[in-house]
Amino acid sequence: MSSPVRVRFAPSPTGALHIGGARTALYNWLVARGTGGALVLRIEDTDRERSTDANVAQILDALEWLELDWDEGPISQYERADRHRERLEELLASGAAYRDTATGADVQAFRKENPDRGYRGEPTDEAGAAIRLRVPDEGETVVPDAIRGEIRFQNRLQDDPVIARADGSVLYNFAVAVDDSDMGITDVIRGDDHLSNTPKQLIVLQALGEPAPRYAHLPLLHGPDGKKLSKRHGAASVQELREEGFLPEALRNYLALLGWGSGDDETIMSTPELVERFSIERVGRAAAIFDPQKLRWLNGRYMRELPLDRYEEQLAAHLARNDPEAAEAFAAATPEARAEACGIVQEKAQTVVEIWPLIAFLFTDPVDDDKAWRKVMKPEAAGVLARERETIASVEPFDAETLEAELRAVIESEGLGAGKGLQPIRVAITGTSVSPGIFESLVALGRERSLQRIDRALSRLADAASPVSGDQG
RNA sequence: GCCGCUAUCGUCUAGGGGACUAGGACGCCGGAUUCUCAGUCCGGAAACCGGGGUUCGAAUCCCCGUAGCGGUACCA
Repeated sequence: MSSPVRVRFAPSPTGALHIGGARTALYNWLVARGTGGALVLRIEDTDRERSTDANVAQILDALEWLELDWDEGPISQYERADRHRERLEELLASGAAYRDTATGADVQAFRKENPDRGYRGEPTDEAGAAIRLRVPDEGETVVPDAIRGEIRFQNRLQDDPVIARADGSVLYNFAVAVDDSDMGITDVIRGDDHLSNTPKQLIVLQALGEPAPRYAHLPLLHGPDGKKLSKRHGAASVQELREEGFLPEALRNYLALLGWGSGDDETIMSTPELVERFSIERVGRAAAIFDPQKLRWLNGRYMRELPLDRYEEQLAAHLARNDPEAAEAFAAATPEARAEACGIVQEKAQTVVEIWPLIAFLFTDPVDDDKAWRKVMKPEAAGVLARERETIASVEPFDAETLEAELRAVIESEGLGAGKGLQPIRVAITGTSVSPGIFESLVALGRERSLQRIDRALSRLADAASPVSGDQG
Protein backbone atom coordinates (compact mmCIF):
# COMPACT_ATOMS: atom_id res chain seq x y z
CA MET A 1 0.00 0.00 0.00
CA SER A 2 1.36 3.39 -0.93
CA SER A 3 1.73 6.00 1.77
CA PRO A 4 -1.04 8.55 2.14
CA VAL A 5 -0.86 11.64 0.00
CA ARG A 6 0.30 14.81 1.69
CA VAL A 7 -0.01 18.04 -0.23
CA ARG A 8 0.50 21.61 0.77
CA PHE A 9 -0.70 25.05 -0.16
CA ALA A 10 2.08 27.52 0.45
CA PRO A 11 1.11 31.10 -0.32
CA SER A 12 3.41 34.00 0.17
CA PRO A 13 1.68 36.71 2.21
CA THR A 14 2.74 39.56 -0.02
CA GLY A 15 -0.78 40.42 -1.09
CA ALA A 16 -4.34 39.19 -1.13
CA LEU A 17 -5.17 35.71 -2.33
CA HIS A 18 -6.16 36.11 -5.93
CA ILE A 19 -7.92 33.80 -8.26
CA GLY A 20 -4.78 32.02 -9.39
CA GLY A 21 -3.77 31.24 -5.83
CA ALA A 22 -7.30 30.21 -5.05
CA ARG A 23 -7.19 27.72 -7.88
CA THR A 24 -3.90 26.28 -6.65
CA ALA A 25 -5.41 25.96 -3.19
CA LEU A 26 -8.50 24.30 -4.60
CA TYR A 27 -6.53 21.75 -6.63
CA ASN A 28 -4.44 20.83 -3.63
CA TRP A 29 -7.57 20.56 -1.54
CA LEU A 30 -9.31 18.38 -4.14
CA VAL A 31 -6.34 16.04 -4.27
CA ALA A 32 -6.19 15.81 -0.49
CA ARG A 33 -9.90 15.21 -0.08
CA GLY A 34 -10.12 12.90 -3.05
CA THR A 35 -7.34 10.64 -1.82
CA GLY A 36 -8.03 10.79 1.89
CA GLY A 37 -4.72 12.56 2.26
CA ALA A 38 -3.77 15.66 4.20
CA LEU A 39 -3.47 19.30 3.22
CA VAL A 40 -0.83 21.36 4.98
CA LEU A 41 -1.12 25.14 4.96
CA ARG A 42 2.24 26.81 5.06
CA ILE A 43 2.85 30.52 4.93
CA GLU A 44 5.99 31.35 3.00
CA ASP A 45 6.95 34.44 4.90
CA THR A 46 10.73 34.31 4.85
CA ASP A 47 10.77 37.62 3.03
CA ARG A 48 10.35 39.90 6.01
CA GLU A 49 10.24 42.98 3.85
CA ARG A 50 7.10 42.03 2.03
CA SER A 51 5.21 39.69 4.30
CA THR A 52 2.55 41.17 6.54
CA ASP A 53 0.19 39.81 9.18
CA ALA A 54 -2.69 41.56 7.48
CA ASN A 55 -2.00 39.62 4.32
CA VAL A 56 -1.83 36.36 6.23
CA ALA A 57 -5.18 37.13 7.83
CA GLN A 58 -6.63 37.99 4.46
CA ILE A 59 -5.46 34.74 2.92
CA LEU A 60 -6.90 32.66 5.76
CA ASP A 61 -10.14 34.60 5.47
CA ALA A 62 -10.31 33.92 1.76
CA LEU A 63 -9.70 30.20 2.21
CA GLU A 64 -12.34 30.00 4.90
CA TRP A 65 -14.85 31.78 2.74
CA LEU A 66 -14.05 29.39 -0.09
CA GLU A 67 -14.68 26.60 2.39
CA LEU A 68 -11.30 25.06 1.73
CA ASP A 69 -10.13 23.62 5.03
CA TRP A 70 -6.68 22.35 5.85
CA ASP A 71 -5.45 19.63 8.15
CA GLU A 72 -2.21 21.12 9.44
CA GLY A 73 -1.02 24.65 9.93
CA PRO A 74 -0.94 27.43 9.18
CA ILE A 75 2.77 26.99 9.65
CA SER A 76 4.99 30.02 9.43
CA GLN A 77 8.04 29.27 7.39
CA TYR A 78 9.87 32.13 9.02
CA GLU A 79 9.40 30.61 12.44
CA ARG A 80 11.22 27.51 11.29
CA ALA A 81 14.42 29.50 10.80
CA ASP A 82 16.32 27.47 13.42
CA ARG A 83 15.52 24.27 11.66
CA HIS A 84 16.57 25.75 8.35
CA ARG A 85 19.88 26.87 9.79
CA GLU A 86 20.41 23.42 11.22
CA ARG A 87 20.05 21.80 7.84
CA LEU A 88 22.11 24.52 6.24
CA GLU A 89 24.99 23.67 8.57
CA GLU A 90 24.86 20.10 7.32
CA LEU A 91 25.31 21.24 3.78
CA LEU A 92 28.12 23.58 4.75
CA ALA A 93 29.81 20.74 6.59
CA SER A 94 29.51 18.35 3.69
CA GLY A 95 30.63 20.89 1.14
CA ALA A 96 27.32 20.80 -0.70
CA ALA A 97 27.03 24.49 0.14
CA TYR A 98 29.74 27.10 0.53
CA ARG A 99 30.33 30.74 1.35
CA ASP A 100 30.99 32.96 -1.61
CA THR A 101 31.51 36.69 -1.91
CA ALA A 102 30.27 37.09 -5.46
CA THR A 103 27.38 39.51 -5.93
CA GLY A 104 24.54 39.29 -8.36
CA ALA A 105 26.40 41.59 -10.69
CA ASP A 106 29.43 39.31 -10.54
CA VAL A 107 27.33 36.35 -11.54
CA GLN A 108 25.77 38.26 -14.38
CA ALA A 109 29.17 39.26 -15.64
CA PHE A 110 30.31 35.68 -15.44
CA ARG A 111 27.34 34.50 -17.45
CA LYS A 112 28.01 37.07 -20.09
CA GLU A 113 31.52 35.78 -20.59
CA ASN A 114 30.55 32.14 -20.19
CA PRO A 115 27.22 31.61 -21.88
CA ASP A 116 27.77 27.87 -21.97
CA ARG A 117 28.01 27.20 -18.26
CA GLY A 118 26.53 28.25 -14.95
CA TYR A 119 28.32 30.25 -12.30
CA ARG A 120 30.44 28.31 -9.81
CA GLY A 121 31.85 30.27 -6.88
CA GLU A 122 35.05 30.01 -4.90
CA PRO A 123 34.58 28.91 -1.28
CA THR A 124 35.78 31.52 1.18
CA ASP A 125 35.82 32.08 4.95
CA GLU A 126 35.25 35.76 4.60
CA ALA A 127 32.53 37.22 6.78
CA GLY A 128 29.69 38.79 4.87
CA ALA A 129 29.74 36.12 2.22
CA ALA A 130 26.44 34.62 1.15
CA ILE A 131 25.93 30.88 1.00
CA ARG A 132 25.58 29.13 -2.32
CA LEU A 133 24.44 25.66 -3.20
CA ARG A 134 26.95 23.59 -5.16
CA VAL A 135 25.32 22.41 -8.35
CA PRO A 136 26.95 19.37 -9.98
CA ASP A 137 28.81 20.11 -13.20
CA GLU A 138 27.75 16.94 -14.89
CA GLY A 139 24.44 15.32 -15.63
CA GLU A 140 20.97 16.66 -15.49
CA THR A 141 18.28 17.20 -12.94
CA VAL A 142 14.97 15.72 -13.93
CA VAL A 143 11.70 17.07 -12.63
CA PRO A 144 9.01 14.40 -12.68
CA ASP A 145 5.85 16.31 -13.40
CA ALA A 146 2.38 14.80 -13.32
CA ILE A 147 1.11 17.25 -15.90
CA ARG A 148 4.03 17.55 -18.30
CA GLY A 149 6.06 14.41 -17.89
CA GLU A 150 9.79 14.63 -17.23
CA ILE A 151 11.41 17.99 -17.60
CA ARG A 152 15.18 17.96 -17.89
CA PHE A 153 17.63 20.65 -16.84
CA GLN A 154 21.34 20.47 -17.64
CA ASN A 155 23.29 20.89 -14.43
CA ARG A 156 26.24 22.64 -16.03
CA LEU A 157 23.93 25.41 -17.22
CA GLN A 158 22.58 26.15 -13.76
CA ASP A 159 24.17 28.80 -11.59
CA ASP A 160 25.08 27.89 -8.03
CA PRO A 161 22.13 29.62 -6.37
CA VAL A 162 22.35 31.62 -3.18
CA ILE A 163 20.39 29.69 -0.56
CA ALA A 164 21.16 31.81 2.49
CA ARG A 165 22.22 35.32 3.27
CA ALA A 166 25.43 36.06 5.13
CA ASP A 167 23.51 36.30 8.38
CA GLY A 168 22.28 32.75 7.94
CA SER A 169 18.71 33.62 7.02
CA VAL A 170 17.70 31.19 4.33
CA LEU A 171 16.09 31.88 0.98
CA TYR A 172 13.02 30.45 -0.61
CA ASN A 173 14.50 27.57 -2.59
CA PHE A 174 16.23 26.19 0.45
CA ALA A 175 13.41 26.72 2.93
CA VAL A 176 10.91 25.08 0.62
CA ALA A 177 13.01 21.97 0.15
CA VAL A 178 13.61 21.58 3.88
CA ASP A 179 9.97 22.20 4.74
CA ASP A 180 8.51 19.92 2.09
CA SER A 181 10.87 17.24 3.31
CA ASP A 182 10.21 17.77 7.02
CA MET A 183 6.47 17.88 6.48
CA GLY A 184 6.47 14.69 4.49
CA ILE A 185 4.96 16.29 1.42
CA THR A 186 4.41 13.65 -1.23
CA ASP A 187 3.02 15.87 -4.00
CA VAL A 188 3.95 19.46 -4.70
CA ILE A 189 1.14 21.11 -6.64
CA ARG A 190 1.93 24.71 -7.44
CA GLY A 191 2.04 27.30 -10.20
CA ASP A 192 4.04 26.97 -13.33
CA ASP A 193 6.15 29.94 -12.32
CA HIS A 194 7.96 27.63 -9.93
CA LEU A 195 9.04 25.18 -12.58
CA SER A 196 12.50 26.58 -13.05
CA ASN A 197 13.03 26.65 -9.28
CA THR A 198 12.36 22.99 -9.00
CA PRO A 199 15.79 21.68 -10.04
CA LYS A 200 17.37 23.85 -7.35
CA GLN A 201 15.07 22.38 -4.76
CA LEU A 202 15.74 18.90 -6.05
CA ILE A 203 19.47 19.44 -5.70
CA VAL A 204 19.00 20.67 -2.13
CA LEU A 205 16.97 17.56 -1.35
CA GLN A 206 19.63 15.40 -2.89
CA ALA A 207 22.38 17.09 -0.90
CA LEU A 208 20.31 16.61 2.23
CA GLY A 209 19.82 12.95 1.43
CA GLU A 210 16.05 13.35 1.33
CA PRO A 211 13.65 11.79 -1.14
CA ALA A 212 11.99 14.02 -3.72
CA PRO A 213 8.24 14.53 -3.87
CA ARG A 214 6.21 14.22 -7.03
CA TYR A 215 5.46 17.50 -8.74
CA ALA A 216 2.58 18.98 -10.67
CA HIS A 217 3.11 22.45 -12.11
CA LEU A 218 -0.16 24.14 -12.92
CA PRO A 219 -0.32 26.40 -15.95
CA LEU A 220 -0.74 30.01 -14.96
CA LEU A 221 -3.95 31.95 -15.15
CA HIS A 222 -3.99 34.90 -17.46
CA GLY A 223 -6.09 38.06 -17.55
CA PRO A 224 -8.55 38.89 -20.33
CA ASP A 225 -5.69 40.42 -22.30
CA GLY A 226 -3.82 37.14 -22.34
CA LYS A 227 -1.09 38.31 -20.04
CA LYS A 228 -0.11 37.03 -16.66
CA LEU A 229 -2.78 37.69 -14.13
CA SER A 230 -1.93 40.54 -11.84
CA LYS A 231 -3.71 43.33 -10.06
CA ARG A 232 -3.32 45.46 -13.15
CA HIS A 233 -5.49 43.36 -15.36
CA GLY A 234 -8.38 41.79 -13.63
CA ALA A 235 -6.64 39.55 -11.15
CA ALA A 236 -9.57 39.60 -8.85
CA SER A 237 -8.79 38.81 -5.27
CA VAL A 238 -11.05 36.31 -3.60
CA GLN A 239 -12.42 39.09 -1.42
CA GLU A 240 -13.29 41.14 -4.46
CA LEU A 241 -15.09 38.21 -5.99
CA ARG A 242 -17.03 37.78 -2.78
CA GLU A 243 -18.04 41.44 -2.81
CA GLU A 244 -19.13 41.10 -6.40
CA GLY A 245 -21.65 38.59 -5.20
CA PHE A 246 -20.25 35.24 -6.22
CA LEU A 247 -20.99 32.10 -4.26
CA PRO A 248 -18.11 30.00 -2.96
CA GLU A 249 -19.52 26.80 -4.43
CA ALA A 250 -19.88 28.45 -7.84
CA LEU A 251 -16.37 29.77 -7.67
CA ARG A 252 -15.04 26.33 -6.79
CA ASN A 253 -16.89 24.82 -9.71
CA TYR A 254 -15.63 27.49 -12.07
CA LEU A 255 -12.05 27.29 -10.86
CA ALA A 256 -12.03 23.52 -11.09
CA LEU A 257 -13.01 23.78 -14.74
CA LEU A 258 -10.46 26.48 -15.45
CA GLY A 259 -7.61 24.34 -16.60
CA TRP A 260 -9.09 20.97 -15.88
CA GLY A 261 -11.43 18.94 -18.04
CA SER A 262 -13.53 16.18 -16.62
CA GLY A 263 -13.41 14.27 -19.88
CA ASP A 264 -17.12 14.44 -20.56
CA ASP A 265 -19.35 17.43 -21.23
CA GLU A 266 -20.32 18.08 -17.64
CA THR A 267 -20.15 21.74 -16.67
CA ILE A 268 -22.06 21.94 -13.43
CA MET A 269 -20.30 19.86 -10.83
CA SER A 270 -20.94 19.95 -7.13
CA THR A 271 -17.98 20.00 -4.83
CA PRO A 272 -18.42 16.36 -3.77
CA GLU A 273 -18.51 15.45 -7.42
CA LEU A 274 -15.33 17.42 -8.02
CA VAL A 275 -13.63 15.67 -5.13
CA GLU A 276 -14.68 12.39 -6.63
CA ARG A 277 -13.68 13.11 -10.19
CA PHE A 278 -10.74 15.49 -10.06
CA SER A 279 -7.38 14.19 -11.11
CA ILE A 280 -4.23 16.20 -11.42
CA GLU A 281 -3.14 14.26 -14.50
CA ARG A 282 -6.06 15.67 -16.44
CA VAL A 283 -5.09 19.26 -15.81
CA GLY A 284 -4.32 20.99 -19.09
CA ARG A 285 -0.87 22.24 -19.98
CA ALA A 286 -1.68 25.63 -21.44
CA ALA A 287 -2.37 28.82 -19.54
CA ALA A 288 -6.05 29.68 -19.15
CA ILE A 289 -7.76 33.04 -19.21
CA PHE A 290 -10.09 33.96 -16.40
CA ASP A 291 -13.52 34.71 -17.87
CA PRO A 292 -15.74 36.67 -15.49
CA GLN A 293 -18.75 36.23 -17.77
CA LYS A 294 -18.71 32.49 -17.55
CA LEU A 295 -18.30 32.69 -13.81
CA ARG A 296 -21.31 34.96 -13.69
CA TRP A 297 -23.40 32.51 -15.68
CA LEU A 298 -22.33 29.61 -13.52
CA ASN A 299 -23.02 31.63 -10.41
CA GLY A 300 -26.52 32.31 -11.64
CA ARG A 301 -27.11 28.60 -11.94
CA TYR A 302 -26.08 28.12 -8.34
CA MET A 303 -28.10 31.11 -7.18
CA ARG A 304 -31.27 29.64 -8.59
CA GLU A 305 -30.63 26.29 -6.95
CA LEU A 306 -29.91 27.74 -3.53
CA PRO A 307 -32.33 26.80 -0.73
CA LEU A 308 -34.27 29.88 0.33
CA ASP A 309 -32.79 30.06 3.81
CA ARG A 310 -29.27 30.03 2.43
CA TYR A 311 -30.29 32.56 -0.18
CA GLU A 312 -31.44 34.85 2.56
CA GLU A 313 -28.25 34.30 4.53
CA GLN A 314 -26.16 35.26 1.53
CA LEU A 315 -28.13 38.42 1.03
CA ALA A 316 -28.03 39.38 4.70
CA ALA A 317 -24.28 38.79 4.88
CA HIS A 318 -23.71 40.87 1.79
CA LEU A 319 -25.83 43.74 3.09
CA ALA A 320 -24.12 43.62 6.45
CA ARG A 321 -20.75 44.09 4.78
CA ASN A 322 -21.75 46.71 2.25
CA ASP A 323 -24.90 48.53 3.19
CA PRO A 324 -25.63 48.74 6.92
CA GLU A 325 -28.82 50.73 6.42
CA ALA A 326 -30.23 48.20 4.02
CA ALA A 327 -29.11 45.40 6.30
CA GLU A 328 -31.05 46.96 9.13
CA ALA A 329 -34.16 47.47 7.05
CA PHE A 330 -34.01 43.89 5.86
CA ALA A 331 -33.46 42.50 9.32
CA ALA A 332 -36.37 44.52 10.67
CA ALA A 333 -38.85 42.78 8.38
CA THR A 334 -40.69 39.63 9.40
CA PRO A 335 -39.15 36.27 8.49
CA GLU A 336 -42.10 35.69 6.19
CA ALA A 337 -41.53 38.93 4.36
CA ARG A 338 -37.84 38.21 3.95
CA ALA A 339 -38.50 34.74 2.61
CA GLU A 340 -41.17 35.97 0.24
CA ALA A 341 -38.87 38.66 -1.11
CA CYS A 342 -36.15 36.12 -1.73
CA GLY A 343 -38.64 33.84 -3.40
CA ILE A 344 -39.79 36.39 -5.95
CA VAL A 345 -36.28 37.46 -6.89
CA GLN A 346 -34.46 34.15 -6.98
CA GLU A 347 -35.01 33.45 -10.66
CA LYS A 348 -33.69 36.84 -11.65
CA ALA A 349 -30.39 37.50 -9.93
CA GLN A 350 -27.08 36.12 -11.16
CA THR A 351 -25.04 37.37 -8.25
CA VAL A 352 -25.75 38.26 -4.65
CA VAL A 353 -25.26 41.96 -5.33
CA GLU A 354 -28.08 41.94 -7.84
CA ILE A 355 -30.66 40.84 -5.29
CA TRP A 356 -31.18 43.89 -3.15
CA PRO A 357 -31.82 46.49 -5.86
CA LEU A 358 -34.68 44.33 -7.10
CA ILE A 359 -36.42 43.94 -3.76
CA ALA A 360 -35.38 47.01 -1.81
CA PHE A 361 -38.78 48.57 -2.52
CA LEU A 362 -40.32 46.01 -0.18
CA PHE A 363 -38.25 47.16 2.75
CA THR A 364 -37.63 50.84 2.19
CA ASP A 365 -39.49 53.71 0.62
CA PRO A 366 -38.87 53.64 -3.11
CA VAL A 367 -36.68 56.25 -4.65
CA ASP A 368 -38.27 57.46 -7.83
CA ASP A 369 -36.22 56.96 -10.92
CA ASP A 370 -36.94 60.02 -13.05
CA LYS A 371 -36.10 58.31 -16.27
CA ALA A 372 -38.53 55.48 -15.62
CA TRP A 373 -41.17 57.92 -14.47
CA ARG A 374 -40.92 60.08 -17.56
CA LYS A 375 -41.05 57.08 -19.82
CA VAL A 376 -43.99 55.34 -18.20
CA MET A 377 -46.03 57.90 -16.34
CA LYS A 378 -47.48 59.72 -19.28
CA PRO A 379 -50.69 61.70 -18.64
CA GLU A 380 -52.76 58.94 -20.21
CA ALA A 381 -51.47 56.45 -17.65
CA ALA A 382 -53.56 58.08 -14.95
CA GLY A 383 -56.83 56.62 -16.13
CA VAL A 384 -55.82 53.00 -16.20
CA LEU A 385 -53.81 53.32 -13.03
CA ALA A 386 -56.83 54.70 -11.24
CA ARG A 387 -58.96 51.79 -12.35
CA GLU A 388 -56.25 49.35 -11.41
CA ARG A 389 -56.10 50.96 -8.00
CA GLU A 390 -59.73 50.13 -7.42
CA THR A 391 -59.17 46.54 -8.50
CA ILE A 392 -56.22 46.20 -6.18
CA ALA A 393 -58.27 47.70 -3.38
CA SER A 394 -61.11 45.25 -3.78
CA VAL A 395 -59.72 42.03 -5.20
CA GLU A 396 -60.28 38.89 -3.16
CA PRO A 397 -58.29 36.93 -2.43
CA PHE A 398 -55.24 39.16 -2.61
CA ASP A 399 -52.94 36.74 -4.34
CA ALA A 400 -50.90 36.76 -7.53
CA GLU A 401 -53.25 34.59 -9.58
CA THR A 402 -56.35 36.59 -8.80
CA LEU A 403 -54.58 39.90 -9.19
CA GLU A 404 -53.31 38.86 -12.56
CA ALA A 405 -56.72 37.79 -13.79
CA GLU A 406 -58.48 40.93 -12.56
CA LEU A 407 -55.85 43.39 -13.63
CA ARG A 408 -55.59 41.89 -17.07
CA ALA A 409 -59.34 42.30 -17.39
CA VAL A 410 -58.98 45.99 -16.60
CA ILE A 411 -56.19 46.45 -19.09
CA GLU A 412 -58.15 44.69 -21.77
CA SER A 413 -61.22 46.81 -21.22
CA GLU A 414 -59.00 49.89 -21.53
CA GLY A 415 -57.78 48.53 -24.84
CA LEU A 416 -54.19 48.44 -23.66
CA GLY A 417 -51.44 45.87 -24.03
CA ALA A 418 -49.95 44.28 -20.96
CA GLY A 419 -46.80 46.33 -21.27
CA LYS A 420 -48.50 49.71 -21.27
CA GLY A 421 -51.08 48.57 -18.80
CA LEU A 422 -48.80 47.17 -16.14
CA GLN A 423 -45.71 49.32 -16.18
CA PRO A 424 -47.44 52.22 -14.40
CA ILE A 425 -48.15 49.95 -11.45
CA ARG A 426 -44.53 48.86 -11.37
CA VAL A 427 -43.21 52.39 -11.44
CA ALA A 428 -45.76 53.45 -8.84
CA ILE A 429 -44.89 50.78 -6.30
CA THR A 430 -41.17 50.26 -6.96
CA GLY A 431 -40.18 53.70 -8.20
CA THR A 432 -38.49 52.18 -11.20
CA SER A 433 -39.10 50.13 -14.31
CA VAL A 434 -37.27 46.94 -13.34
CA SER A 435 -38.56 44.63 -10.65
CA PRO A 436 -39.69 41.08 -10.01
CA GLY A 437 -43.01 40.01 -11.49
CA ILE A 438 -45.58 42.72 -10.91
CA PHE A 439 -48.31 40.52 -9.39
CA GLU A 440 -45.88 38.84 -7.02
CA SER A 441 -44.48 42.24 -6.16
CA LEU A 442 -47.93 43.58 -5.26
CA VAL A 443 -48.60 40.61 -3.03
CA ALA A 444 -45.21 40.87 -1.36
CA LEU A 445 -45.70 44.57 -0.75
CA GLY A 446 -49.20 44.02 0.61
CA ARG A 447 -52.45 45.67 -0.27
CA GLU A 448 -52.20 48.69 1.97
CA ARG A 449 -48.72 49.75 1.04
CA SER A 450 -49.41 49.11 -2.64
CA LEU A 451 -52.45 51.38 -2.50
CA GLN A 452 -50.53 54.10 -0.70
CA ARG A 453 -47.84 54.13 -3.33
CA ILE A 454 -50.32 54.09 -6.18
CA ASP A 455 -52.22 56.98 -4.62
CA ARG A 456 -49.02 58.90 -4.28
CA ALA A 457 -48.27 58.27 -7.96
CA LEU A 458 -51.78 59.25 -8.94
CA SER A 459 -51.57 62.58 -7.18
CA ARG A 460 -48.22 63.26 -8.69
CA LEU A 461 -49.72 62.55 -12.10
CA ALA A 462 -52.58 64.92 -11.36
CA ASP A 463 -50.15 67.66 -10.36
CA ALA A 464 -48.27 67.24 -13.58
CA ALA A 465 -51.48 67.44 -15.61
CA SER A 466 -52.81 70.66 -14.09
CA PRO A 467 -51.09 73.99 -14.70
CA VAL A 468 -48.73 74.86 -11.97
CA SER A 469 -50.10 77.82 -10.04
CA GLY A 470 -47.88 80.54 -8.75
CA ASP A 471 -45.03 81.72 -10.83
CA GLN A 472 -46.76 81.25 -14.14
CA GLY A 473 -47.17 84.64 -15.00
C1' G B 1 20.36 36.78 -24.65
C1' C B 2 20.00 32.09 -21.92
C1' C B 3 16.89 28.12 -19.58
C1' G B 4 12.04 26.10 -19.49
C1' C B 5 6.84 25.58 -20.69
C1' U B 6 2.81 26.01 -24.10
C1' A B 7 -0.08 26.24 -28.87
C1' U B 8 -8.17 23.17 -31.13
C1' C B 9 -13.97 28.29 -32.09
C1' G B 10 -13.36 35.32 -28.99
C1' U B 11 -12.97 32.35 -23.96
C1' C B 12 -12.89 27.45 -21.01
C1' U B 13 -12.39 22.80 -23.09
C1' A B 14 -13.43 17.33 -25.52
C1' G B 15 -10.12 14.87 -28.67
C1' G B 16 -4.54 10.76 -27.00
C1' G B 17 -3.53 7.90 -35.80
C1' G B 18 -9.02 6.13 -38.94
C1' A B 19 -15.53 6.89 -34.99
C1' C B 20 -13.91 14.51 -37.01
C1' U B 21 -18.36 16.98 -42.59
C1' A B 22 -13.74 18.44 -34.97
C1' G B 23 -18.13 17.67 -29.81
C1' G B 24 -19.80 20.54 -25.25
C1' A B 25 -20.04 25.15 -22.29
C1' C B 26 -19.69 30.72 -21.78
C1' G B 27 -20.09 34.78 -24.87
C1' C B 28 -22.08 36.54 -29.58
C1' C B 29 -26.12 36.70 -33.50
C1' G B 30 -31.35 35.34 -34.73
C1' G B 31 -36.11 33.48 -33.12
C1' A B 32 -39.77 31.93 -29.28
C1' U B 33 -41.85 32.80 -24.28
C1' U B 34 -42.99 36.98 -20.98
C1' C B 35 -45.75 42.59 -17.29
C1' U B 36 -40.03 45.21 -17.04
C1' C B 37 -35.24 43.27 -16.39
C1' A B 38 -33.29 38.75 -15.95
C1' G B 39 -34.20 33.78 -16.91
C1' U B 40 -35.74 29.76 -19.90
C1' C B 41 -36.35 27.23 -24.79
C1' C B 42 -35.01 26.69 -30.06
C1' G B 43 -31.68 27.84 -34.10
C1' G B 44 -27.00 29.96 -36.12
C1' A B 45 -22.01 31.84 -37.06
C1' A B 46 -17.32 30.53 -34.99
C1' A B 47 -11.22 26.70 -34.22
C1' C B 48 -7.12 22.19 -35.22
C1' C B 49 -0.49 28.64 -35.45
C1' G B 50 2.86 27.71 -40.12
C1' G B 51 6.12 24.35 -42.71
C1' G B 52 8.29 19.79 -43.24
C1' G B 53 8.27 14.75 -42.15
C1' U B 54 6.46 9.42 -40.17
C1' U B 55 2.10 6.63 -41.92
C1' C B 56 -2.32 3.61 -46.43
C1' G B 57 -4.20 7.55 -43.13
C1' A B 58 -2.61 12.95 -38.58
C1' A B 59 -6.05 17.82 -34.65
C1' U B 60 -3.68 13.52 -32.64
C1' C B 61 3.47 11.13 -33.36
C1' C B 62 8.53 13.59 -34.72
C1' C B 63 11.46 17.92 -36.38
C1' C B 64 11.97 23.06 -37.60
C1' G B 65 9.89 27.77 -37.44
C1' U B 66 6.66 31.38 -35.31
C1' A B 67 4.05 33.31 -31.30
C1' G B 68 2.74 33.60 -26.22
C1' C B 69 4.02 32.76 -21.32
C1' G B 70 7.26 31.70 -17.03
C1' G B 71 12.10 32.00 -14.98
C1' U B 72 16.79 34.15 -15.26
C1' A B 73 17.22 38.08 -7.40
C1' C B 74 21.35 37.68 -1.15
C1' C B 75 11.79 37.78 -3.79
C1' A B 76 8.40 34.02 -3.17
